[in-house]
Amino acid sequence: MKLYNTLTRYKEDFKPIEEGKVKMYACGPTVYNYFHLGNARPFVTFDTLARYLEYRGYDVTFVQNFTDIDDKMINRANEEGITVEQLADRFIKEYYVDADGLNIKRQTFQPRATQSMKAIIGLIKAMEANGYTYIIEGDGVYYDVSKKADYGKLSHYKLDELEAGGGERKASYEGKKNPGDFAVWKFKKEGEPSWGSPWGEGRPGWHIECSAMIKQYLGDTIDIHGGGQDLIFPHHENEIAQSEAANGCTFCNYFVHNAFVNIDGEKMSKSLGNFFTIRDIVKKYPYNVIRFFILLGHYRSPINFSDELLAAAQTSLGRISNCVRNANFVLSNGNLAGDAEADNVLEDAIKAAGDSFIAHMDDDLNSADAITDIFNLVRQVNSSAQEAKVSAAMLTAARDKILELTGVLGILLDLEEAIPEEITELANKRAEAKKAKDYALADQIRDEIQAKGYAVKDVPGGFKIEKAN
RNA sequence: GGUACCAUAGCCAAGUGGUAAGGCAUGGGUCUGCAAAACCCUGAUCCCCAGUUCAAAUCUGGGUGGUACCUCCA
Repeated sequence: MKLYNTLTRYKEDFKPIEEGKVKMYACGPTVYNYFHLGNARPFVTFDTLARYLEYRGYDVTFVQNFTDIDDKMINRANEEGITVEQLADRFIKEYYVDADGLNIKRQTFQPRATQSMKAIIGLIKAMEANGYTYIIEGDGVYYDVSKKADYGKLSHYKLDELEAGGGERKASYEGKKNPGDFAVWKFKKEGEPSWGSPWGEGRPGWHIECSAMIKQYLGDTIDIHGGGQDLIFPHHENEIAQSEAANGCTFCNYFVHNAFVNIDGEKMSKSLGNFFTIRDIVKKYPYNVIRFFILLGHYRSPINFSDELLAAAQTSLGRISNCVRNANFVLSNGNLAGDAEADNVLEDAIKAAGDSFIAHMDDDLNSADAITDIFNLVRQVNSSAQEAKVSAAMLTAARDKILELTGVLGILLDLEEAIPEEITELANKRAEAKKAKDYALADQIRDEIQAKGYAVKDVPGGFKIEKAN
């Protein structure tokens, strides 16, 4: 598989450190609020990457953290008059509601920063022992970026350029040796939660938790590190700096970054206030549509968000669900011929879709093209099911292939649900009315069924009932 | 000021040297009492200019337009 590596800015063949095994980490949410569509994109992207690697036979250890201590957490907790811990507990619970809805698999480990203090302190100690840190009295323990020769290798920023540029930027240089230096440990301020450390009471800096949790759960060198493009600098750059300073070896081989979700061509972000939480969107569009929508574009291309685009995605996804439902209906009702030639055509389509799906996903996780492969199979399945010349076994295999491939992408389909007896009876009455050519009555009953939230549709040999959306 | 990315049909979106996937929408058709679904048909000289090449949406140079990062941000 090829992955675009931010470190080198090339698509590279993915080679894990240990054959057959993948160690990957993705930056998780800061749990002070519901997460929005922009936040959801990396969750879905890296969940899909993990699912795909597993599909290809890798044994994947995947860590995604919860950031449960930082300025935003403290401020929000104060506003609400609760502790930071209570706030975190609440929004971790809420995270799971949306994450489960989006069919994001639970990662192997989901550590919380506040529960990783030993690892954090251990990492700072190691950096200190190696001479990378210094203390600013009354402020915190800082990392000295000038001590690391290759600082900037991820973002490809040069230290002197960082200093020179920025326009509006007002960096606080006070006490720092270099403008790019950053706190790894912040000394306690009044009213803030704190933990004991060799340097005094305080709390971890922003970047240190990821470095520490990675070391604790995955080791000194990992295969893949993921996150949004805005984390390239400074967050991931500083993670590299810290971990390599402490561990003395390469931190991570492949950095993978997703592009943003835009609204009217502008980045969706909390500071611009143009964001939509998943919780809000799901009132109108189901979770599986949201996930499908995210995967409809390549992860390194920006995607635009709008109501119309979600609506189109919903119709589009419905096409796949319809196909599987149709296949199921035909399998349970139809008498399929089992014509060898028809089977061959469908078999070819199954194979082509499967092979092409893998080729596309192997090419830097091109889910957009992979979905196209599913649609191409869908068309053939619809045709085959309609003609009813294929064998039940082949149609079943085709249907299962669709389920398999959508499953790799974590896309859940809307399949049969139990139909209440009352509805079935009404549908039977309508069928009788139709037989008696009393179409007025038939249509009236259909409306009645519609009003109860179901749709009855005539198909060759009878009718079928579906839940209306 | 520095650093990246992007510009493909009405809309969304792949393709990144050999004369343009897929989805949504539109129009026509098949099927149907009607409808739904499905199937078939329908649509792009790939932002502009110049260059390289037998061959460019795809490479190079120059424009124009847009976005992001350099500060909390996925």
